[in-house]
Amino acid sequence: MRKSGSQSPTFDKIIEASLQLFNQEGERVITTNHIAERMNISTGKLYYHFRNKEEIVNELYQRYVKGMGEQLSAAINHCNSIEAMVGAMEKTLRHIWSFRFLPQSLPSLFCVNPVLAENHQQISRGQLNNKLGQLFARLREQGMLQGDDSQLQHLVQHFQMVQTGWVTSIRNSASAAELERMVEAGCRSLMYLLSPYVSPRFQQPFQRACARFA
Amino acid sequence: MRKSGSQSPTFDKIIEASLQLFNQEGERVITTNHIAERMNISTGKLYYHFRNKEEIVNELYQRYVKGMGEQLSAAINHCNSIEAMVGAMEKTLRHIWSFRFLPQSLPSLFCVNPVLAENHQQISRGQLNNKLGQLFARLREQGMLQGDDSQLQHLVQHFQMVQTGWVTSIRNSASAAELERMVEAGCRSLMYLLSPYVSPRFQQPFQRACARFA
Amino acid sequence: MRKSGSQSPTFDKIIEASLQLFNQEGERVITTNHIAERMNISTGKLYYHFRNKEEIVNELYQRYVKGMGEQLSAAINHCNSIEAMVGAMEKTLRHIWSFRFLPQSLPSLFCVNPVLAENHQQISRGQLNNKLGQLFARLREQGMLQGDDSQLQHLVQHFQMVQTGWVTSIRNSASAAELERMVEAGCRSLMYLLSPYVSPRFQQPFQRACARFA
Amino acid sequence: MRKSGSQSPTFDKIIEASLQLFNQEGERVITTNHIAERMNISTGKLYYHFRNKEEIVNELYQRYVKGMGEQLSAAINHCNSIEAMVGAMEKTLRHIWSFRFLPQSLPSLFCVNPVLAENHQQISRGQLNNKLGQLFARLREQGMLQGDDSQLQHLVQHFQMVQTGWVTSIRNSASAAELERMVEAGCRSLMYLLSPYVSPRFQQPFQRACARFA
DNA sequence: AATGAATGAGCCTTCATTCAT
DNA sequence: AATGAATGAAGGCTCATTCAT
Repeated sequence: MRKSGSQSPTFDKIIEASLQLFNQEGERVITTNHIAERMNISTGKLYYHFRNKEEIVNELYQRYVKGMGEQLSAAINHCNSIEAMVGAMEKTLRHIWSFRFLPQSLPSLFCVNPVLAENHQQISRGQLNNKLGQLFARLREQGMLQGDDSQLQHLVQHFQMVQTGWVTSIRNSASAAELERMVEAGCRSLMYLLSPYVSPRFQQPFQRACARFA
Repeated sequence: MRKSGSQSPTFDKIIEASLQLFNQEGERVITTNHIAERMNISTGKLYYHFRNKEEIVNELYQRYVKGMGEQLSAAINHCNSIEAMVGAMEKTLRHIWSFRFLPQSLPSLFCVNPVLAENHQQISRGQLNNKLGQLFARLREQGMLQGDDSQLQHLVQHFQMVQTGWVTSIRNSASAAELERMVEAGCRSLMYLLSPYVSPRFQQPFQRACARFA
Repeated sequence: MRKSGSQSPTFDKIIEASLQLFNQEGERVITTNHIAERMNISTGKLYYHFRNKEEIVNELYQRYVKGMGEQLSAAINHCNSIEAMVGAMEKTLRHIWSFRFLPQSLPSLFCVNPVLAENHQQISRGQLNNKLGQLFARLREQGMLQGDDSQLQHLVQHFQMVQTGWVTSIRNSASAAELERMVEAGCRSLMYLLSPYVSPRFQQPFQRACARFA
Repeated sequence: MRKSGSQSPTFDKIIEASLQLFNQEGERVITTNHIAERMNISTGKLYYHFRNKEEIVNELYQRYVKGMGEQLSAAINHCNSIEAMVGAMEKTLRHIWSFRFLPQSLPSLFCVNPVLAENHQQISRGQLNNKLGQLFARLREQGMLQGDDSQLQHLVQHFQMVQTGWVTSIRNSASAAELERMVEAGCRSLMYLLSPYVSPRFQQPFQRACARFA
């Protein structure tokens, strides 16, 4: 996979327009022509910057993973309070939302885009998984979470699955207000998932944080 | 949506061939031509039995939901032991696996097949959700599970999301042996999810059941 | 071309249903399946009675021509008064209307149905033309019409073209009331066409007959 | 309806090839594939310039109407002599001939192409009708024609119907020589139609013009 | 006579991609 | 860098017609 990153202003604009359209209408129904049309550029220009549609998707995938990684890293470094955790969670959900076409399309893309399948197996299931594992480990070190290794390992998986399940359950056409409510609901859902593993002495602040979303 | 059910042997054979191909290759890349070719029938024959590909997918969706509903109903009626529960879980995972293209394709199908989107919102998110809720409520009545209403409600959601996440994470080309391992892993994962809500006096048999999958 | 005529009740029912559908929706968009469906019979049954769609159209054409011929013959035999003429005209228009798909579809059918093309050239342009010519000749004998041979010959052509033009200009979905108005308008139009050739001494009754449609 | 007019050389070539094929073989049997094949271009190219066959037909209709309108306008401006009138008539017939598939296919197209139905009702039955009415009115002003308003109105209708009837009666495969004879016959036919309304003092030049076609 | 499932050629159309300019 | 016309494989689907029963 090519290294992610903006190569030129046009490159970025294509990526952004694609993301918008993919999120709105679904990657499956958006053609390269749609993207070019929406941007008022020629198809030729689009194909000058990307060899094909796959490459656009792959680049978006890279950006998605990079963003997730950054947020997890930040969370790892600032996981000293329940509030910080909740804040991180919310940010993560928003990030997923801003790439919502991906969780929706990835499984169906794998049969068409083997590069992506390969990447997902290694990167996401590797890198992101790891980081989330580290985060939970750190939280255990700090006494916020408890549980044995295999419990936390499963928690990592479940956490990711619930994130994905969350974004998949929202209508693409949700309004800003609806989104806010959904983000709150998503945070609540994730907190319920963590709740059994929150240490007794952190239960109070945790419940208080939960209340914020009630 | 038309009522599900076999209308004729050919109808059923088309459904079965489609399911097989969808599961193997991904619904997105399988065309009606592929299905007809694989079955050695004319496209006309296929279109005599189904107005279009959508109708095939919809019929498969109906069958999927019907099967899930039946299994949940059965589980509700025989939820007297941990073993029974685990058995039900395993059956459910196998059923999902046998329709694995659906959890993978549903999100991307919604932007193309509005009937399906509508149905999913009502049927799955309604009927199946309800049944799973009933099952957990019953388990609580019997003292196997504990937790307040909202905890169990979230457990329902998480349970479904983990099921979906599980099937999505398996390679379509998994061998029979691999599948067996994956089913075990899936059961284990779901048990970890339930574990915090298992009543203390059922923890022992629960852990024993877990051990079966270790 | 096969001799026209009812061969069996089913034969007739197919013809009638076809006529109805052709008139309503246009022969071009009505398939043999439509006809069978509308009649609640199998396609097989339809094809037992007619070798193909062409044969249905041809049979309808035969009936159309036969009806026109009969009406012209009747007119020839009762052309003693202006009123009789006008009545005949009206009947003719109604008959054309009841086969209105034909004037609309004939030209486009010729490139697909050579039998029809051949027949039309000979039958219509022959038989009907002749009869209308006879009628006008008879009217001239009786002193109602005047004009030389070539004038009357052209009148024959124009008369037919105006009939065709008339039916083509009406919406297929015209209501019964609209139809009545259109028939009146059609009669008026044809009378205007004849008017210059009506003998002076018949002008008064002719104008009176015209007034009926004013 | 899109404004008529050449958008590009290819656009025009497609239109011309389509017109030729439609006229030769009948619009009903000519598919977009035929057109592309005949032109030795890819179907994609054709669909790059026209969204579908309908659009090609509509464009041809626009050109047909535009041409008719121009010829009628010219006739209105130069209707000072019988000869000019006859010349205009002949030009009109040739124009209709060059779009002969249209009068043949329009009625059967209406049930398939609602845009065309709508347009025909308004444009042809409106615009062209009007112009022809103006022409006859002008001829009456100049003393060449006589007749009351409703007579001339009907004359307009009949004139158009006879034009249509004329072109419909010619074999598509007519040779150049045959065409010449048919054009003459058509002019003669139209003159017979007008003849009763030609003022007495113009009868002589009118008959002389007629003789040209005898 | 009738059924209705089956055929298959072929239509319309899309769309990722290329390429001359 | 960019244009936008062009390609062509392939997809979805129709429909007149056949045929085993």
